[in-house]
Amino acid sequence: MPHDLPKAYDPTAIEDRWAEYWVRENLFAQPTPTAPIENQGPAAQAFTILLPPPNVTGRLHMGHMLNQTEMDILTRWRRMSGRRALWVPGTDHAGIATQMMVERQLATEGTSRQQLGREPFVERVWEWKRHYGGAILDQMKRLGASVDWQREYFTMDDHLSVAVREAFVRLHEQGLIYRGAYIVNWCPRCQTAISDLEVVYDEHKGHLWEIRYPVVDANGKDTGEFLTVATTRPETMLGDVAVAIHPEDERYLHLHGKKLHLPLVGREIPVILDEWVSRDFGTGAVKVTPAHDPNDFAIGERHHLPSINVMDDTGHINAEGGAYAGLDRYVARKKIVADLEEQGLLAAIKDYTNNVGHCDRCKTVVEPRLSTQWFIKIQPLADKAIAAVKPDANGEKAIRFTPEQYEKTYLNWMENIHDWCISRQLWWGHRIPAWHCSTCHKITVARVDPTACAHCGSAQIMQETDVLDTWFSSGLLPVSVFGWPNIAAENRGDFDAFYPTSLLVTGFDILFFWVARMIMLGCWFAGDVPLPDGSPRSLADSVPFREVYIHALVRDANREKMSKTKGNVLDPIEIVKQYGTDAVRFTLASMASPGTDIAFNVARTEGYRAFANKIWNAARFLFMNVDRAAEIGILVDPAALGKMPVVAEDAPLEERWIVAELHSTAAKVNQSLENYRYDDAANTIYQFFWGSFCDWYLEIVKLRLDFEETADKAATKAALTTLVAVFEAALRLLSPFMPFLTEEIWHAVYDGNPPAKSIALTRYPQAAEVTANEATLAAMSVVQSVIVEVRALRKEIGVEEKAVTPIEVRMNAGLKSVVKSSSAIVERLARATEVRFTDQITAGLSKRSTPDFDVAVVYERTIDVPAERERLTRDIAKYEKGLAAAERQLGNEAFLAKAPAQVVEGLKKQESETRLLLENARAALSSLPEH
RNA sequence: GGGCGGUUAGCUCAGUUGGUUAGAGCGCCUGCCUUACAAGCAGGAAGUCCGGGGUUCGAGUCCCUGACCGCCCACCA
Repeated sequence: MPHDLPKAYDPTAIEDRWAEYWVRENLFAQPTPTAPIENQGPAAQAFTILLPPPNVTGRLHMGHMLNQTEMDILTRWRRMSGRRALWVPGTDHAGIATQMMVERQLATEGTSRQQLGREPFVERVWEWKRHYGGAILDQMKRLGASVDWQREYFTMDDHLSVAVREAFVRLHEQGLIYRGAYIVNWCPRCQTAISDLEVVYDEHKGHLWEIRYPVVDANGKDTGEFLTVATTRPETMLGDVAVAIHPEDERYLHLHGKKLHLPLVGREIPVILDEWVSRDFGTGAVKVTPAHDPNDFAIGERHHLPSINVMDDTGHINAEGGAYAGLDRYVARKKIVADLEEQGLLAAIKDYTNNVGHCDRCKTVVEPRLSTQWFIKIQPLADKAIAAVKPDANGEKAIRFTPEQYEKTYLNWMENIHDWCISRQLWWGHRIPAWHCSTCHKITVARVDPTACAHCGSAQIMQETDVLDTWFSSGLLPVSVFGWPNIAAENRGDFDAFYPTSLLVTGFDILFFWVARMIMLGCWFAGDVPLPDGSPRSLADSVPFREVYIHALVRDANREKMSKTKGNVLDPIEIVKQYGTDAVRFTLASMASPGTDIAFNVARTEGYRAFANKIWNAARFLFMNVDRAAEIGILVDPAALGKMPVVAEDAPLEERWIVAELHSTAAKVNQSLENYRYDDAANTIYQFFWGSFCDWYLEIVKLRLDFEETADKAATKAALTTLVAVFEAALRLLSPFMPFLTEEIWHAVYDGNPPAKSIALTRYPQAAEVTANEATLAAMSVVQSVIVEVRALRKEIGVEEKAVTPIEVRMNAGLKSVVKSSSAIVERLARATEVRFTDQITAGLSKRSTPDFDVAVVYERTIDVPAERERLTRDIAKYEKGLAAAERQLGNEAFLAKAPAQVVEGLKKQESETRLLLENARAALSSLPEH
């Protein structure tokens, strides 16, 4: 049997197969266009999207899955809408993270990176990458991401490294890269500088130590007076070069110009005046340690003080620390405090809570420390990056953020940006293309490895050992993946077709790390690439992406942030195994309301697995009927499928209705996706499939699926055709959300002979104008409410589920003709033997009233009088309240004068309807038998 | 210290520019194995829209204010 689907939906039985098929068949490959895209009409316009490259060390988590689900939905939708869709995958070399991973591995082998040496270590990391680096992308394949695997990149690939080098050299040529000794955040564990962004602050309950510095006279003798300073890091006193007081602080002004005796060290240091000092914090006197604090460094600059670095790369006190040399910074702290106390120089220890910076990667407490690093002078790049996001003179924004609020966050950061420290003292990464000359000590920066110093010609040159911040290379991706900097006439096809990319979908956690850097670097470098016709490129065409969609955080069911330490991390692969990828994707989509975090609840996923099962069974029902029809020679013409179904004006109500619903569903879904309302789109489809298609249409269509010899074959065929056509279109509508299920069923619909290799390559349903939609929807709505009222009434008066009865209906002539022509539907769905139209419901029957009609079930009622009394009383109260509110409004002249006519009319109608319902309910209550 | 977001049914969330009597899923209650589906069908209960004030004919929606929760940035030793 060709249409034979297993009885129950089992995602594990289908998903792996299709995931593999999509990759094997290269279905989503997007080759370089051979002709300019502008010449191919707007339909072929590219939709380009870059996958935020996961770290090679990464394991897929819910955040990735949300991110990928959103991108995949949009990419599949755009592709099916005829756009030249390209989604580029890749991975990031993730400098520190990967180096750490391999270092840890080496440690278990009893060795270390230092013992191995630089080159063998780097080779070892490559080996690790080749072995484990693809794991996360393999997981991604399993999730059905419709990316172009042929374009998969790694940020250290040769062609991307060329871009990194070119970018560095060019910035250097432009005078935007400099090297110097500044205070940077130093991680003693990673033994590298890290940028401000890589420092995370944690509240820490510590102390404020107050230390007495003896005041000495001109001969260096103690005067007996002290100046007391306060510090949270006493060990840095070893590097103190001054004590600063506020210029107007009369407590200490007399000490200005005097010298202090630096305890434990013996150095004499000056008392200086600086506005920066806050008189009410601590003691009002600040020890100045330019080599270990950014503010102190600034004071040092202002007062031309020396900087004394007292710590080495590992956070141990160095030779400058005299007796404390070699001690770990915290051991030194303890000892220093003890020694001070012993000497009577410790004035106080106060409890103090402050924010302590930790290394984002390894959580080690960061040490602000003077060191020589490479920086980018960022302001010129930031200026462009600001202009790209702010509205221009015409109010147009080159880059649009969704949700809009992130635009403000972004601008706020960009407008207060500091120079970017791009050097890292790591071994894994892009090595800085700079050579130090040991003869003239100048630096040579070059595109091609130099053999001699560019300044003095000496061959005694050594390449810089630092590598670049990982984000430097990933910040270049939008240009580099499409071939920059090699944009020559014959090989600029990718760049012209796909740059700027259309959209970036990512989390706010990398807004500054990555999004901001891409905007700066993209605008800067793409701006120099002329358009294909040779004309200069505007800022709007230089941006790396035209839109940014920032998604929410996936939390656990209790809204807690998922974290390993809390143990509440949900492994998407585990949940996928349990419920199927489609159900998990649908869960994420249906909850992905912009700007709101997602509290991931598997109960929801369970519900969507049920939804998938529902569709599965609808398919089985369909195929069962198609097969039965085939037996008597009724075949659905495949030409009727694959498009938006339309029906004849004289088609049965349910056919006209379901087609109208399909069109309006398609319209809503397209609109929602346009606005990144994945939740609305998903809910709309859910509602259509389950509510309209299954609950109503399928039940009604059963009336028409008559395969007896006596059947009207043409009518049966028409019904069957609409059924299959609507279902097939609905599958396409659902396909971006549930690609596996829809692929499986879609192939079955075509019975092994599909018009394309995949449903993903068919056209997305687009709504067309459907005549008489309104009338059709209204007619169906009356039929539905008659059925619903009868069902409720039957329940209320205790009609057995299986029993069938006549019903009485009182309604106006117009509605009567509608319901009359659909009486078979009412009879079937309301379990009526007969629909009796009447001008007056037979006395004694329980009836239900709506503004449009009264309906009653002809049945000897076994009514639960108290329950009925309660219900009616409740209804009456509700109606009375509604009526009073309406009357109050309508009695308000200001309302009548100012509210739009439409609103007033609506209220009047509501008032009269409510009055009617109220009267009916009162009558029903009084007709209840006394108790 | 600066900025931002949130508070709507038991739970998780929608609610477009103010407009008639506030919605969904899950959960809950009742009755049904009605041959596509019990992962189902049908019916039902359930909300002082965080508090207070204001604007308006009309406020869940706009303004002010307070409370609570959360996030980002800055980093005064």
